[in-house]
Amino acid sequence: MSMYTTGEVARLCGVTVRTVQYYDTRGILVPSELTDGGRRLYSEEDLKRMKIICFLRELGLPIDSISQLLSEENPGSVITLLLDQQEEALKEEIGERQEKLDKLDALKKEMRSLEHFTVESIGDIAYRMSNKNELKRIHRNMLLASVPFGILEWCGILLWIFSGIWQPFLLYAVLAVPFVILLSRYYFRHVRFICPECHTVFKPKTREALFAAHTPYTRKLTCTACGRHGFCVETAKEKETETE
Amino acid sequence: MSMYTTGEVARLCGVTVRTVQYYDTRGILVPSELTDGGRRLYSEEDLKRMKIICFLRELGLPIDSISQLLSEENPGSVITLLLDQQEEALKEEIGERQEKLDKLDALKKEMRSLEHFTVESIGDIAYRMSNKNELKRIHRNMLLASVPFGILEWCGILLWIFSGIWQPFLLYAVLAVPFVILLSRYYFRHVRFICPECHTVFKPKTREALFAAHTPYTRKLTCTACGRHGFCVETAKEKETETE
DNA sequence: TTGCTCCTCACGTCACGTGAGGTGGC
DNA sequence: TTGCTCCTCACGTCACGTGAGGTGGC
Repeated sequence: MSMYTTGEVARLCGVTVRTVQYYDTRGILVPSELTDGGRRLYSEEDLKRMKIICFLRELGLPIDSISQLLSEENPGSVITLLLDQQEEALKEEIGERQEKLDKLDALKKEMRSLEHFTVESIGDIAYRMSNKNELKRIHRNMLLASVPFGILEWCGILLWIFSGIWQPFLLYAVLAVPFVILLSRYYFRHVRFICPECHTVFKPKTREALFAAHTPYTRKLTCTACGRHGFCVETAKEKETETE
Repeated sequence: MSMYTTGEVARLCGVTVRTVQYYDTRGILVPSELTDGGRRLYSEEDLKRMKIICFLRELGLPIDSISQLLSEENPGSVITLLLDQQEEALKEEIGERQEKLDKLDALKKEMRSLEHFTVESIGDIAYRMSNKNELKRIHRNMLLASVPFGILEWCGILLWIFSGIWQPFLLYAVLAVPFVILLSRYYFRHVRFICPECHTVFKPKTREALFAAHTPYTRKLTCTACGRHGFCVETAKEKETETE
């Protein structure tokens, strides 16, 4: 009967000699013979077992599981369980990495919109990203509140123009002032701004914020921490983590 | 200035105390003060740094890279490189896991077609899976060779029926015998069978194989190794790895 | 005799987790 | 004074990789 050396087994299975030796010490593939000089000799049976081990390792199964499976009396039930578990584990690992990829892409995108990059701006981006959903919620709420009011406005205008009925528009005009005040109040209570100079998340003075120049996501404000005046990025107020 | 203890930093960053301590020993976040009793005290600055570290760790960046990035004079160029590398690494890791998932599914499918499962049958399946592409190639070659011959046959038949010209069909009939012989020869030279009893990959005797009962992927043969007679699964001949 | 293969330690990987045993700080 | 938090070792994780220094076998 032909026997295989460590190196031959390794080559036939596409692994390193070290791996074959390691499987011996782990007791998962013990050579069926040793030479007088202490060299490992593997039988045809051993080689077959090694191929099975390597195949299962290629699926990512841990050595202990393989060991358990190979010494099981009725492996049919065990392997189904193991494979299902492994499938779940792999899917989860893919999910984790996909999540990281998504975060990474978001970071890259945010970085591109920055004129000057410093390490601290990573912190700002991280803060904004973690509160992104909250900010979206605030924007959505404001939009939802505005929609019926906008409808009221247009109905009023159209009625006035085409039917000469001006009372609905008067109603709108009267309601508009408190509505805008309430909406602004809601907005500035739930929103914060990040100073690009000192990276503090601050709540601006309402009077200044109300009339400040702004773009969709930034506003020209004076930082309450460092006093810098310039465009600051909008973010949501952090919730629950810190007490004010 | 307010200072944070290890536990506070940990809580605010969503990690364990051990992690904060570990980052100290790694030198990536050294507390800016120590109490007389040897307790770590972190400043506001430290906390911000920790949040940046945690964010970058959530992307899967190794601590050494983060450390390098944070001590870089112009981090803008470095981070782009790091993020791109990390993106590649994550995609590769997803690819690997997807490959494992595919193998796993293939194994499950093969297992379902087995009536009696033993550990050794994993080896058979592994062998078949690694030679699957080779087997497909053989099948495709045979199909490609058969197509023109089939066309010749039908042309011959149709000409004979509708035009009374019988010579093409005669040509086909004459050529059919050597064609089938050559095709069978090709097939049995490149194909092997796996004995479900002793799990040996064997080449059956041509005479027996030619007339054996068979299904699309199995054939009723006598194993040349253990002598068992029964259905054996078809696979491709292994190439280059072993010498015959 | 000379390469080549194989042997056994033994440390390193990576980012912490998990005790053990002791102590600071409100 | 009493919990609670924090401290420092020190080992473990997982499947090997990577030398170092020595030896078997054709």
